[in-house]
Amino acid sequence: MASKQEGRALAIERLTTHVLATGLSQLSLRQLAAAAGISDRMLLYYFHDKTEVIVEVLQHLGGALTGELEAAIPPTPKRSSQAMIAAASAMVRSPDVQPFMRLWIEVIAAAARDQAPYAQIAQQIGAGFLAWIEARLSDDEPDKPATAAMILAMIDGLALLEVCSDGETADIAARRMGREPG
Amino acid sequence: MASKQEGRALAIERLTTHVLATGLSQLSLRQLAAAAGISDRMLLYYFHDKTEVIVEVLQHLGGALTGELEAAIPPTPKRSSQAMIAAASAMVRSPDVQPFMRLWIEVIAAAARDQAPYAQIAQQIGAGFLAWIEARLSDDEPDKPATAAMILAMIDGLALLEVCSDGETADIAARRMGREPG
DNA sequence: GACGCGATGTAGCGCTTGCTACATACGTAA
DNA sequence: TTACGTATGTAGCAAGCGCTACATCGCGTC
Repeated sequence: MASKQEGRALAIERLTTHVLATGLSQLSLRQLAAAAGISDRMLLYYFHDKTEVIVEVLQHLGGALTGELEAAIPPTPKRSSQAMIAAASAMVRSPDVQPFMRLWIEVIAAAARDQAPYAQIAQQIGAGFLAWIEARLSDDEPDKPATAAMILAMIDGLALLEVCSDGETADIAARRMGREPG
Repeated sequence: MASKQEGRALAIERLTTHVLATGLSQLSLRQLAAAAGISDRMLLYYFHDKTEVIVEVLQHLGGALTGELEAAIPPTPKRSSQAMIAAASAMVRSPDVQPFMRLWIEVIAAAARDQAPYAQIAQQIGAGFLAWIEARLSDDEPDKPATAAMILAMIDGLALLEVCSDGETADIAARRMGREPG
């Protein structure tokens, strides 16, 4: 018999992968349990609630992403806004990051309807993104918070565009963003 | 007894309002029927399917939006990319259009998971947006399709930002987009 | 060996889901 | 008046939902 903590941790680990792959829309307890390789009974033994499962999984996922982003675009050297737009828009459309962006869109869609607990999670992750961008902008940039917010909007928009158009259109938009002037 | 066509049209009318207000997440037949003021039995008499209900409602909603957009930003005079960004980002965040953008995010989130029929609808509406933007760009603009795609990404991104941050951040980002250079 | 306690299985509750079968009203045509 | 087709109500199905009650298993302690 594994301990409760061990089982819980393993479940989170496995569910992180599963949620990233399948999204938020089909998250019943039984499906989650199957993905974690346990019974729904055990899932509710490890976690108080379906909501608690989701919160933990999304937080774990946020942590994993943070690491990946740090590695993908290091905090130094600092970048001009143009360079940052180019780097971020390329990264956000890479196969590694794309699944997360899809999930990110789903979280925001749920948050837009005030579905607990997504609203709070969306704010958390959004703030993390903003900080991540701002930390990579050169100190020469005027009004870094505004520029960071603009860049975040741009890369989120690119992710949306990728879904609602053919991939080429998103490609074109990304390149166009890299050019002067906006 | 109203005719089938009349009942159907009235249901679409009422459901359009309802879906715009409450989103895609809670769309059970019984809830839809209640919103339309009829029984679920009648809803499935008017429509073949739950899917058909949703498709019709979203298409009707797309039509309504098209009209509103035409009025909000007339096709003439033509605009520079900067002016178009400013106009579109202001419009997209107006109280009239905001509910639609929230719904738009939800449709894309569903489309990202290939949930029928959202993938197709998202493509349709996305193409409409692109055409709408492009038609308002000055002929002096080089590479209008790319610019239109960029602007669409920007305003979609603004809508996301509005959900995952406080309203002020989206405000700042919108203003920053209006400045040179990107 | 008896006991206690954490870990796990089985079964099922009450509810919602999309959808259907059947019966009934009602207006019109013969 | 009868017959028929369209319109509508009532009831219910099988499946899935989140969650819980209860029994059981197996290990450590006395």
